[in-house]
Amino acid sequence: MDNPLMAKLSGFVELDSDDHSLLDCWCADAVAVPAGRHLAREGEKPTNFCIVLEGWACRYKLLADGTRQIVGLMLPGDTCDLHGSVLRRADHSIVMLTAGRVAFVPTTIVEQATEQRARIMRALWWCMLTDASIARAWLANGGRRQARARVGHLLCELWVRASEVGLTSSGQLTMPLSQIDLADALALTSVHVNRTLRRMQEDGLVRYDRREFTIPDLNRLAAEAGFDPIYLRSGAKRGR
Amino acid sequence: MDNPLMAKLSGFVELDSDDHSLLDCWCADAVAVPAGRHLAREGEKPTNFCIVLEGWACRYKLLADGTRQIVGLMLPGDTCDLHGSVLRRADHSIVMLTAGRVAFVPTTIVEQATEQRARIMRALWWCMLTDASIARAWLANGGRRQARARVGHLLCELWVRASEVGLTSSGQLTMPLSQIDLADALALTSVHVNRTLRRMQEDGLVRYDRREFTIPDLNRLAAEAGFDPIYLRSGAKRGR
DNA sequence: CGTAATCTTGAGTCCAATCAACCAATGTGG
DNA sequence: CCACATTGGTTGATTGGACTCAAGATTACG
Repeated sequence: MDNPLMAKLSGFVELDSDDHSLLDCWCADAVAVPAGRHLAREGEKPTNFCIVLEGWACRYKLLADGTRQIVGLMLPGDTCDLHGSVLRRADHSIVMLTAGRVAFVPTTIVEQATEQRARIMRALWWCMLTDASIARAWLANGGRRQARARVGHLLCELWVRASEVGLTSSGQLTMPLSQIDLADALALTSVHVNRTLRRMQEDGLVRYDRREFTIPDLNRLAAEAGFDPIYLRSGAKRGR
Repeated sequence: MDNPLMAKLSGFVELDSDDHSLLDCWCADAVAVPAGRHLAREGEKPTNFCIVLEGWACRYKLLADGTRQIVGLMLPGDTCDLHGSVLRRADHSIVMLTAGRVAFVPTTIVEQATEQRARIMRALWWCMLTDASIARAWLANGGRRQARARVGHLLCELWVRASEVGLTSSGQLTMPLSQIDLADALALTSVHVNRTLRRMQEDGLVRYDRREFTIPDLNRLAAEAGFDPIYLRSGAKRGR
């Protein structure tokens, strides 16, 4: 399993060698991108289907007062959905949070595949459903929980998602998000994120030094944050 | 255009008579359902694809402390996405907010169609993307705006969506949501929704009596609430 | 017509925002 | 290599918007 997209899709459908080579082909021309590079911009018609192979990116919306609301996070193996193939203009922007590698596949190419390759279409469909699930989970998380639980919930989610693509080495997760980014995702201020994280560390719920995060007891954090990984749908195939 | 689902899908793709008859067939056995009837329950495997033909429904999650967070609203013509066909368990529940009529189509039937009918698959794909867009818009709305703008934003969205399916007669919208429902969708308390609505009425932004809403000047409300209907993607077909 | 649900209004409280420093780490150019 | 700028992290004091609690008015409904 040489790339995280295949790993992700294989978790859901059984891909044959043809499927593999198609995905290989899509990812063949991946290019290095720096942090801050936009993969899509609100209001523009997207022409590429983007596959994040290395690095983290986020979807965000700019509000009238200039504040940024992050509405989704993309880890290696994640794709930006197929808005481009059916929609005129993106309703949000996507930007790299770290440097990384991204494959840009013309939407026309992807469209062809979805018409001929049922399995791949199915797998991409599943990716979109998962994205939508995550958005709903964020709605519930942001809505009625307070800061401590919100922060905990997001950390649990990122921990699980990062683990699935092999980003947690020896129980550690290098967190590419600054506290400002976390704040924009959680709809809190960075000041409050800072205080909250600090207290959670004092209580032994998390540990962090620089950007190295550890969750000593995922179950305890999950319990306190009301986190249930069902919405991530990991390993749907195996679950059948 | 005899049913709101066809109206909705026709706004995006050109359906031929075969497509029409298939959708007709799906909706043929629609049944009347009372307010409070669940169409899906969190944790259960959904076996039906539901089409709301009359009435309003909502997707919601119950949080640990018993509070309800509404994560989506469904109007006539809206469908619950195809979670059932690919997922084990629903991550949220769906319940009727009013009495209405709903078609329950076994997911196996829908799956067949998506493999053979490219247009219908494409249209349903588009529905899912729109749902996801709305979820993201709600995230941005809930995140950093205050109550007045949040309420205004939701009212704008509902106004536009209701108009599209012909639910605003003579500039009025019969709002099936109680202030409690609105509060659960906006992540506010019903007390605060009440106060906010009252002040917006005093300022002439909205008018309501019982459940009859009027928006005297949609542009003004939209401007104050930072509402941009781009995320609703209405009339994508015509926009090409 | 009576009971329950919803709406309305008021008073007091609290969580998170704001405002304002200061520190640490990183990076840049002379 | 070091002044300097920039970004991110940390902490304190104050403010404010939304929640909570509570009670009464109105509406919906069997």
